[in-house]
Amino acid sequence: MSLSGSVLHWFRRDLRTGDNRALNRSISLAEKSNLPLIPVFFLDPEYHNPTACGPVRMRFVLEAVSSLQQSLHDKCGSHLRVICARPPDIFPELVRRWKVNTLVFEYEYAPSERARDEAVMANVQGLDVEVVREHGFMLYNPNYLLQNTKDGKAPTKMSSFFTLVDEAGDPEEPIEFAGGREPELAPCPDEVLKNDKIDRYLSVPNLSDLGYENGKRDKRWEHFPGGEQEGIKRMEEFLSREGGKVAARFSKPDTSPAAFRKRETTLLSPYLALGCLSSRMFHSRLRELEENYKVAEMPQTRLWGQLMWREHFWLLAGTSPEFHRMDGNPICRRIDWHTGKEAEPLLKAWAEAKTGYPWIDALMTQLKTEGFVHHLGRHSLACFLTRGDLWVSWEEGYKVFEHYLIDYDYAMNSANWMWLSCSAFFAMYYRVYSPVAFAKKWDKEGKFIKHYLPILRKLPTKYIHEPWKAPKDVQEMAGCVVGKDYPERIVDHGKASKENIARMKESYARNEYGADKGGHKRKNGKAKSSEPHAYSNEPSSKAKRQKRK
DNA sequence: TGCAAGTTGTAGAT
DNA sequence: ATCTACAACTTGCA
Repeated sequence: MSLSGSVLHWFRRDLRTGDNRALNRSISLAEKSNLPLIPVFFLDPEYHNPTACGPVRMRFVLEAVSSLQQSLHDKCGSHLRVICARPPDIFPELVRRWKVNTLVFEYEYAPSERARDEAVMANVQGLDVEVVREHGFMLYNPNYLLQNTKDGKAPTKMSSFFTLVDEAGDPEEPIEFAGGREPELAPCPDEVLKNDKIDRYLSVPNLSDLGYENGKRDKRWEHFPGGEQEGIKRMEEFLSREGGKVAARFSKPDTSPAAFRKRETTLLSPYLALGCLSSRMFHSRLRELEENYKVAEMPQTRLWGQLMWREHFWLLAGTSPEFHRMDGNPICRRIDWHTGKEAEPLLKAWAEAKTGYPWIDALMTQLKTEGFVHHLGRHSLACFLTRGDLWVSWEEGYKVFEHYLIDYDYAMNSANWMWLSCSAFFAMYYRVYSPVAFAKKWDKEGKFIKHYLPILRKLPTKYIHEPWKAPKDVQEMAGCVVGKDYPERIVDHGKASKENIARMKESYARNEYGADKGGHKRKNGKAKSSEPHAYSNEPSSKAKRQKRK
């Protein structure tokens, strides 16, 4: 049996079967032309390696891919092929071997992913393959939201974004998985793949195959099992807590960054970031719930608003150049942060959880072992590294978060680092998180700190947030001598934050932005950029409208 | 041009 | 628990 053609579905940040527009498109194209549908996922050596991606996220990805492979097998007898290669390198070969007529995938909007997709499309040009792309990661087709702006520019203010959403109405409802119905999808004949060098990648590799040292299961990683079923299960579980009251009354600033056992937030971000959970499905279930309950006034702080932050920041990230760094970024203030050699020891202490501030070090330990930190915990970490204490460039912190966070997301990571470092969105630089006061507010007894930093376990609660204040004999009794068992404070927060507020004042007075050429002062308005943005290659006629009730 | 608001500050007083 | 001073930013709207 020989292959006369095929439809290739390329899974990326859409690791699910439900409400997957690109996948349904693949299925209908395959059914229409009676061709086999071949689903693939790539483990790209450039990204899926121990240097670029922490083990906790890598494990989540592998689990999500395994789970997807199982689902596709059970639902329609299809076999997801996991290929270890750089997509631009391998695609021409795949297209030839599998006689691919159509290549289908979901849009991605971050610069490196856009560049990769462009390279793939360039490399298969001339091979007689049609490339079909679908929007699906965001709630709305971004072009539709942009259509409703005055100047085609995404707003930088949440309140303005809410106006856009108001005019747009609710996003489209989630759609059902289209596979598994009659006629069954034609499976790709095995003979075609025999002796194929791609054959050896039919099963999902484990961590050690990918060069990770500790390939064994670690109990600390059990917080986030990857996969679509798990994501949906967790969503339903959260939405049904106390008959829906918890979700309806949810107010982000009231949830605790120190709740490490009985968490108060949804913990769904990893599932949303990798597409195990569809944002439209979550949105639709939330709307249902909000109709039955009186919800809080504040749209930004309630659960629905959390999805809107994601939407808002992605709309901005996709239309704004260099969103993930200062240079060339028109909305990011130019601030003379410590970088390179100057930043090195400070960055190192922060990243290795050795700042001498238990709250900060505990949060960093949580990040590294679990790949997740509560939003307010991220605030503490980010403020401390940048404008609060260490004056290190937010881009350095960005990279550390990118490495360790399971829910790493280009737009959210960029926007939040700019926010916390007062580089964009937020300007009240004199409001500084104290690593002691903020910790006392949420972790009065020091339980969170002791959980992540066992060396401090015997220290009296009185000194848990400030071990350097404990008398020498108390430190010795607790087996935790500052400077020996636990690091000295890297800075005096009181002094450092005052100095840094003054530095921020100077930076603000200079009024320079990342896109300004050196020394050039901006008079008024935003720097203009005419570069094509991530959404500009898509005709807006595809935008759909569904008025909210 | 003036004024209000900005998802989630702190320290100290009441 | 709720207030006020701290020192004072930007954006959006009237």
